[in-house]
Amino acid sequence: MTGIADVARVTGVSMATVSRALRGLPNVSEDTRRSIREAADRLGYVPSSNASGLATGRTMAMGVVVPNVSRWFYTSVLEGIDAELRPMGYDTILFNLGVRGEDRERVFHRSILRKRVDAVIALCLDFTATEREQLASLGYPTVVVGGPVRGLRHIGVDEFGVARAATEHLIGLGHVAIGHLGGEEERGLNKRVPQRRRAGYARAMQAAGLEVRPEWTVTGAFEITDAREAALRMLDVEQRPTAVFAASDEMAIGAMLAARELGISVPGELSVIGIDNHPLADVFDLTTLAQDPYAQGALAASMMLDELSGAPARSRSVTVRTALIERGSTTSLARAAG
Amino acid sequence: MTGIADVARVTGVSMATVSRALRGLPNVSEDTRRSIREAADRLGYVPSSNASGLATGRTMAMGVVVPNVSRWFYTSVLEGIDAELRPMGYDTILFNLGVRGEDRERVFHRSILRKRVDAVIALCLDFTATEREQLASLGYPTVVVGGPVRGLRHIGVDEFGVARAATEHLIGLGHVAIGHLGGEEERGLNKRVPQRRRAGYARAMQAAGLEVRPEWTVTGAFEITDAREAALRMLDVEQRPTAVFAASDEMAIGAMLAARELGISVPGELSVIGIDNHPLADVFDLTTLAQDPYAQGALAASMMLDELSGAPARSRSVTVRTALIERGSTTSLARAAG
DNA sequence: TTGAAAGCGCTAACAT
DNA sequence: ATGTTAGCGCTTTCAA
Repeated sequence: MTGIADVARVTGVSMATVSRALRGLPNVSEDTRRSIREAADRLGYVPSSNASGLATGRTMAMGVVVPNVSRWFYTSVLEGIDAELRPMGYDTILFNLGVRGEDRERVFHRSILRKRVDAVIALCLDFTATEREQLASLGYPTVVVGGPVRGLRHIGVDEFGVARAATEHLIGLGHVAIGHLGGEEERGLNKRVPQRRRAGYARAMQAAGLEVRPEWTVTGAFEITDAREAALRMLDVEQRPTAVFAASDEMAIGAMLAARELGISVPGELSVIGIDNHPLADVFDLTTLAQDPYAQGALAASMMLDELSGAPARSRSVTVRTALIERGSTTSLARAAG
Repeated sequence: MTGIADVARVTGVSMATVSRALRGLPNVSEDTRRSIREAADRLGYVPSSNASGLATGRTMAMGVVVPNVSRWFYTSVLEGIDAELRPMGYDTILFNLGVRGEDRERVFHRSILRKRVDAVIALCLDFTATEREQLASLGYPTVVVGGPVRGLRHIGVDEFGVARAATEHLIGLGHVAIGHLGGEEERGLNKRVPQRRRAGYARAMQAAGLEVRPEWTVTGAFEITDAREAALRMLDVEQRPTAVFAASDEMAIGAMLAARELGISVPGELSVIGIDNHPLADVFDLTTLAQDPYAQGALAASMMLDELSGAPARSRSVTVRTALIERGSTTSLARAAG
C-alpha cells in the first residue's frame, strides 16, 4: 500500500510538500506539484481517509439516517443529499433503521456516535430525548428532513397546510362526503406527519361545516399495498365518500387501485387527491400537491456543509413550498353526478 | 471531546486496559471492566473510528456502489446488505452513481479508492478495465450483485434461464404471438442483464419454432413509467401479440397499465409475465418469476465479511434460484380466445 | 518554497 | 490482569 512517504521518496521532496501539492494548497511550485502528481498517479497513491481524518478532525462523511429505503420520499431525499455532497468530496454513510427499527439502538451507539461522520441528516425520524442529547453533546450539526421534530430544526412542507389545501380542493369541487386515508404512526418515525395531515383535513372539513365520519377516516401504512387494503375497507360499504384525500400519492394510488377493483370509477364516482407528485402520479393521472424531496435533501446537505465550513448555524426550520397539480383523478361533484 | 485517555485517567487504569475492556477482549477482570464501562458512559466517551481504523487497518465500512436508489431491486439489495452488516458493526457507505453516472469518476477516485472501506459490493454495474485494476490493486474484496460481469465474480439469477423460463411459460399456455418488453442497456450499467434476458426470450421462441417479430421486441427503461410508454408503442397497432414477457415486474406493470389504457383486457386479450416478484406484483395479480434481492444482498455482504475475517476467497459466482409464481395476468390462449 | 517534527486517538506487541 | 511503548498515515505548526 503506497503511502505519502513513498511519493515523497520517489519525488525527492518531503511528506509535507507532497501533502500540500496533492491537496492543491498554495506555496508549491508548479514544477514540484506536477512531478508529485505524476509520481502519485504512477504509484497509484490514494490517501487514507482515516489518517487524514484523524489529523484534521474531519471525516468528510455525512450520516444519513433513514427509516427504510423503500419509499419514494426517502430515496428521493437521499439522492438529493448525495448529489449535493459528492462534488464536495463528502461521502454518504447510510444508517438504515430497518423495517421495525431493530437496528436503531445499534445505529446510534455503535455507528453514528463513533465520530464517523461530521454531521447528521435524519429523515422523518422522531428522536428520544436521550438521542437528541447524544447528538448535541457530540456537537454534530443535525437537521431533520420531513416533518417537524421537537428540539431540532427541520426542512419540510407545512404538513397541516398541505393537507388542508388538498381537502379544500375537494371541498371546492363541491364534495361533502370526503374521506381521509391517513398514514400510520409508526414507532420511532415522526408521528407528527400523519397527525398534522389528519388535523389539516379535519380543520378544512370543520371550517366548511362538513362532517368527519370516523368510518371514512382510515389508516394504512404509507405504501401502495397497505393503502389499497385500507381503502378497500373504507370504500366497500353502502355509504361511501365521493372523494378521498390520501396522505401520500402512494396511498392515493392504493385507493385508486381499490376503487378499480370495486368497480368504482375515478373520478366519476370517486375523486382522489394525494400529496407528493410521485412519478407514478402522472401515469395514474392523479391530482396531487407536489413537493420536491430531492431539493429538500439537497438543501439539507448544503445547510450542513455550510455549517461545517464555519457558517453560523441557522437554527430556524425551513418550510418548503407545495403546488397543486390538477390531473384527472378529481372532478366536481356536479359533473360526476351528471 | 473525551478520549480513551480521559477514561483511563478517571478509572485509574491504562489506555490499553480501557481499550480491551470496551472492546470486550479477554484478560480484563470483571470489576475493572465494569468500572471502565461505567466511566465511559458517564463521560460520554465514543471511540473514534478514524483512530481505531488507522491502528487496525480496518475501516469497518462496506462500500456499496449503486446506479440509483429508485428501483426496487437496488433498494432491496441495499437493505439486505445493510441488515447483514449492521450486527457485525459494519457501516454502509453508499456510492450513488447518479442517474446519468455523472459522479462515477468522482466516486472511484475520490471516494472508494480512499481506503474508506474494507470491501466493495457493486450493484448491476459494469466496470471498465481500469476500474477493475484499481479495485484489484487496492486489494479490496469485491463482488457484483445482479448480472455477470467479466473479471469479477457475481451473485445473481441465471439471466438467460429465467427469461427463457418466462417465455416458455407463455408458450406452454399456447401463445405464439409473444412480445418482449426489454430493459434498456444503460451506459455504465451491466448491459448483459437486458441482453441475456432478450437472448433467453429469443431462444425460447426459436426452440418452439416461433417468430420473433422486431416490432414486438421493444425496449424501455426498467421502470414503470417508461415501460408503459414502450408498451403503448408495442400494443397500439393492428396486429399485436397475445402475450408479453417483460424483463422486470416494473416493466410488466407498465405494460398492464398501457393495456388498460388501450382497453385491452389482461389476461383476456393479453397475458403478461414479469421477473422479480415486486411487492406490487401481488396487487396487480401479475404472474412472475420471483427472485429475492434482499437475500442476494445479504449473501454478498456475508461473503465479504467472511473474506475479511480471513476465509479463503471463493472466486466462484453464485447463481440464485428463481420460482414461477402464477397469478392472474397470464392465461392459456384457448381460454382467452374462448 | 520546502523540510522537520510533533501530534491526531487508538491498537497491539511486549513487558510485567 | 494490567502497563509501556511504538506505531498507523496523514496534517500542521514552526523553522529554514
